[in-house]
This record gives sequence, C-alpha cells and structure tokens, in this order.
Amino acid sequence: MTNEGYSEGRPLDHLNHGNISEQQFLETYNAGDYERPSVTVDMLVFTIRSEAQSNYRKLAEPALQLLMIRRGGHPYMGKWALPGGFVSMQESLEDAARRELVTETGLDDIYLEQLYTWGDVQRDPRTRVISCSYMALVDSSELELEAGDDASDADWFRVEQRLLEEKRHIHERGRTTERRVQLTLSNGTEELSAVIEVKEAVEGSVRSSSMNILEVEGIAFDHAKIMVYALERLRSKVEYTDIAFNLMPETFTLTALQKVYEIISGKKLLAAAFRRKIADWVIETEEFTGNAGHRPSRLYRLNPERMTT
Amino acid sequence: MTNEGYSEGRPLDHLNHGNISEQQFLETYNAGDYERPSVTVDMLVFTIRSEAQSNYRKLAEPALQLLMIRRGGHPYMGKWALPGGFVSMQESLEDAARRELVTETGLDDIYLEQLYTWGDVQRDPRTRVISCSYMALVDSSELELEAGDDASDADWFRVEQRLLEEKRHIHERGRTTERRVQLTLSNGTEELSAVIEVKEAVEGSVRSSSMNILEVEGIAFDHAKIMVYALERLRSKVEYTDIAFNLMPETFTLTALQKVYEIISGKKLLAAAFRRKIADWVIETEEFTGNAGHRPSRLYRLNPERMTT
DNA sequence: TTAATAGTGTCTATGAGACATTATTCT
DNA sequence: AGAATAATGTCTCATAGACACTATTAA
Repeated sequence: MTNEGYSEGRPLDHLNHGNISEQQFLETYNAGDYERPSVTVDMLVFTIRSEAQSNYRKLAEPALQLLMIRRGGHPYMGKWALPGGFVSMQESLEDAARRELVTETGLDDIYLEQLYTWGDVQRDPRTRVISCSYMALVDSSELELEAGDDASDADWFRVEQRLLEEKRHIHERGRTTERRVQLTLSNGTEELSAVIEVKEAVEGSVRSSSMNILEVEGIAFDHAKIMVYALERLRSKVEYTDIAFNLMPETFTLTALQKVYEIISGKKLLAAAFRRKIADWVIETEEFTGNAGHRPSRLYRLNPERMTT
Repeated sequence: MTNEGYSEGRPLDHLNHGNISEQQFLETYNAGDYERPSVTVDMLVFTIRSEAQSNYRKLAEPALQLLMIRRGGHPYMGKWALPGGFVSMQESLEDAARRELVTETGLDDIYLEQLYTWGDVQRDPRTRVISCSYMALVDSSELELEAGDDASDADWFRVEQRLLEEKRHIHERGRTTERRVQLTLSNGTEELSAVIEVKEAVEGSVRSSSMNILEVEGIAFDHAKIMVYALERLRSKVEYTDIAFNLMPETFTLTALQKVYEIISGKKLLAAAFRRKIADWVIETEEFTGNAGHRPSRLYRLNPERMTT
C-alpha cells in the first residue's frame, strides 16, 4: 500500500512538498488549469395533489406529482427535464439546491434531502457534468403554480411506476435480479415515459447494481433513471421514517395521511392498523372536515415529539 | 415560475439557442473557461478485525476498523485523512472510487456504496473541492496490509464513538435535538479524536440538520464529520438490511456474525433472538471451529436467496 | 333512506425480548 | 472438574393484519 491519493502527483498537489509551512503553501497555491467536470444540482420536487372528484360524495383521488421543466434550448430541446442548474463557486451544494427550489417553486424552508450523485462520463452530451440530485417534498396546499405566468414551461406531472418484468436467478454463490420498470409521467396534455432496467447481482459478498435506460420518450438526459432512483428511495423511507409528513399541510385527516402512505408505498393499508401505527406521531385538533355527504373527519396535526427519523 | 435552470444564462448554455440543430449545437459546443470546482472521491474502508486474545479460552474481541492515510504534504501535513483522490475526466465517480480502493487496499470486487457528497465552500483550504464519499466494506480475512512495504503511511484505526451530550428541546410547532459525539481512532501508536456537534431541527414540517466539528485532533479536512456520517449510515443500515454480511468471510460462526451486529449497532443482542432473526439468511455447513477450550461452533455461509436489500 | 367515509373493537398470528437450560470442548 | 462458549426451548409482551361493527353526514 502506498501513500497515494491526495498527496502525490495530483492536480492540487503540484506545490505540495514538505519544506514550506502550511501558510506559505496556501499563499502560493494555485488551483491550476486542469480540466474539471461541471457540477450541477438536479431537483426532484414531489408533492401529492388531488385530481378531479368523480362524485360529490367520493373523496378526490390524490396522486404523486413531480415538477418538471421543458427545455428551451439544446440539447434535448422541447423535452422535459428535472429543474436544476450549475453550482457556483461561492455556494455549497445545498445552497445551490435551495436556490433552485426558490427559483422554481417560490418555496423556501421545505424538506430537502440529498439523494445521489450521478457521475457517468457520458451523461450529458455537451461536456462532463456531475450532478448531485436532491429530493424536495412540498405540501400541495402551499403551491401556487404558474400564477399569472402565461405559458410557463414548468409543470407538474403525475408519476406512475409499473413493474414490467422481474427475472431472478439464483446460483450457487449468489443471485442476480433483473427488473424492467416502466415510468409514466403525465400532466394532462403530454405523456412522458421510460423503461428502466435495474440489475442487481450478489456474488459471495460482492454486490453490484446498475440502472439502464432502455426506452425513453420525452424525458431529457438520464433524468428518467434519477426519477426511478428517487421513487425507490421515497418508497423505502416511507416504511421506516416519518418522511411522508413532509407532504402534508398543517392539519390533515388521517385518511389523507393514509392515502399518502398508500400512494408512495404502492400498497393498500387497513385503516385500523394504520391509525394504531401513527397514533403517537399526531395530535388531534378540535376541527373537522365537513360538507361532504358523509361523516366528517377529524383534523390532526404533527406531534412535535414524534419519532426521530 | 420561470424557465430557469439548465436553459438560461448558465455557463454551458452560451450557445444554447433554438435556431440550430442539436447536432450543430453539439459540434460547436465549447465547455468554456468558467471556473469549476474540483471533484474528489473519499473512501471509508471499514473492516472488522480481532485484536489480541486475553485468555486461551476467551474469544478474541473484534472491533470496527477504518483505513486512513497519513498526509505527506500540505495542507494538514502529518495528519491522517481518508484515502481518496481526484476524479479524472475519463472515469465515472464509481470508477474513481474503485480505482482508489485497488490502489489503497489491492482489493477489487468488494462492497461499495455511495454515501454523501460534501460540498461546503470552505471544506478544503486550497480551493473549492466537492467530495463524493463512498463506503467500502471488506472482509478482514482478505486483508494483506503493508505487505513488505516498509513504513507505509496507510494504517487501520480502531473506531469508537461516544455520545457526550444530548439536548432535546420541544416547543409548540417542532423540536430541536443537539448532540455532541466524540469520535476516537487508534492504531495502537497514535490516537486521533474529534468532537462533532450534530443538530437537527423540525419546525412544522420543515426539517434541517447540520454537523459541525467542534474539536479535532490529528484528522485532516472535514473527514471527522464524514466518518460520523458514515458510522450513522452503517448503524442504521445494519438494522434493516443485510449489509453486515459484507464484513464476513466466506464461512463464519453465528457468534462472530452477532458480534459484528453488536459492534456496529452498539447494542448487546440475545443469542436466541439473533439466531431466529438471521436464520433464513444463512446456510449451515458441515464444518466447525475447534481447539478453543469450549464447545465448537458450526460454520455457516450466506444464503444466496436471502433477503433483498 | 342511502351512499359514502370515519372510526373502533377484537381475534389471531407473528416476532422480539428475557431467561433458563442443555451441549460440548480443552486444559 | 471447571471454564468457557454454543445452541435451543419456552414464556411473555408488543405489534400488525384481518375483519366485523358502529357512527355520522348531505343529498
């Protein structure tokens, strides 16, 4: 094992010998003109919104929605992409993410989580771009979309995922799993879609996983892959954290909360068990819903003492 | 909401108007000479190794160990840092991580997981450096450390974490949690340490968390913070995935596996419950340990059909 | 009255924690 | 024999799923 890495023969270390003081070193240090990748942030802004009611008595069917931007220039002109932008030298990654969020949604102070950093060499046809993706969850009640802004190129897309095929192969020292997942996005006018292949392999204790875009319709860059990754993360986190509360308004009914869990996890839940499970995470208020052709529903709010994530 | 982001007034888009074809655009595209951050990967290579036996009958006490490199140049000369290095233009982030891993440990084909990307503006005193951290888990039986390489500057450090203080404050619309965590690393000769402050705040559904280095002894850059983050991730993943198996050799005793769980989670487990829990993840072999002054222990191997991560 | 949702009670199966008990080895 | 670890049996308690049942509203 040798002392490689930061300390030998690397771009930043051309002045990095030991016979000057650290202060001298930093004063004379010059970042040099080595080629560097560009760094961007990509935002996955999710919300849960209700679509039209079919019947005065029936509840509106909420759905998971994702914010996307139509590209006005090359490459992928006219396709839809995740909101995002370049990270400047004066801001941290999270600052850049929050800046994008404010720009696109006008919202500050919302749930933001770093997801994954995408670093494939050819992921952007222009030049080498490394993208750090962030997931933001917003409460739909706060959203003011396209207020007056005519023909804006930002829109919410209803997100759906479907498992097309799963192949599982178990051999002596491991297994491989191969899934094809179909992603569908629609905003009422346009329908975007992609088929992503997710491969996982375990060989002894060696594990690898990879994602590939097999087909894509209307979605720019590798963003369809990023979406599938984000949906997977969201689905897994909803099981063992209280992340879903970030999609709820100040007060909400337990049925609405349950719907959010069901939409994200893709599973139907039983009301009794669900209520028991989240009982300690909420506090009841004295308010109720009404005017709905059926029994009113009590409104709850978050319990600040709730489970730590 | 406006069409910001990738498509307007950003470095890569100075030629990005719509009146040429995408092919023309890409042919004339020039990445330009905008200032860009440097991008590195930092590796957290963990293993579990046994230290000396105190008694011929007692089992050796295994401990969690982390690979570190002593810096030979400025800045932080003489301090210990995570192995890592710059990402070149021709390799993906994961390729860079695997390359570092091979360089430092000689190991290929081991568990590797992207952890988090650190992008604070001032995290490196030389210039803006964004670092993507990866966690690698290796089975100690495979390790050949410093084979013949005299006075190498790479070494394994035993890692320990201690909670110094926890303050919890609950107010009407949220709560804050503030913890001070002490990190201690020792390789037998040197002892490194740091005190990290971890703050979490929830206000309504708005959540933020931050980590700060309060004290640091012998650890370069913000690497103490990265370690605390990695330990937290490891601890949480050991609870709900089979990640711990990546630290085990081909065959192992259930007691050894349990020890790994205990070391990472920081909790004592009861053998009966532990064995029930992992029963389906392992397959028994016909081999046993021996020569140990007590009942031999059956060796197990991974069940390739085990739980999906 | 009826359609629809809101909300509760309770049975059962499952799994985890606690702890006692038996098994086996080498010195 | 004795010290040490290996391995299992079983009691209890907490929790999740299933499902039946009651409650309440507006048209």
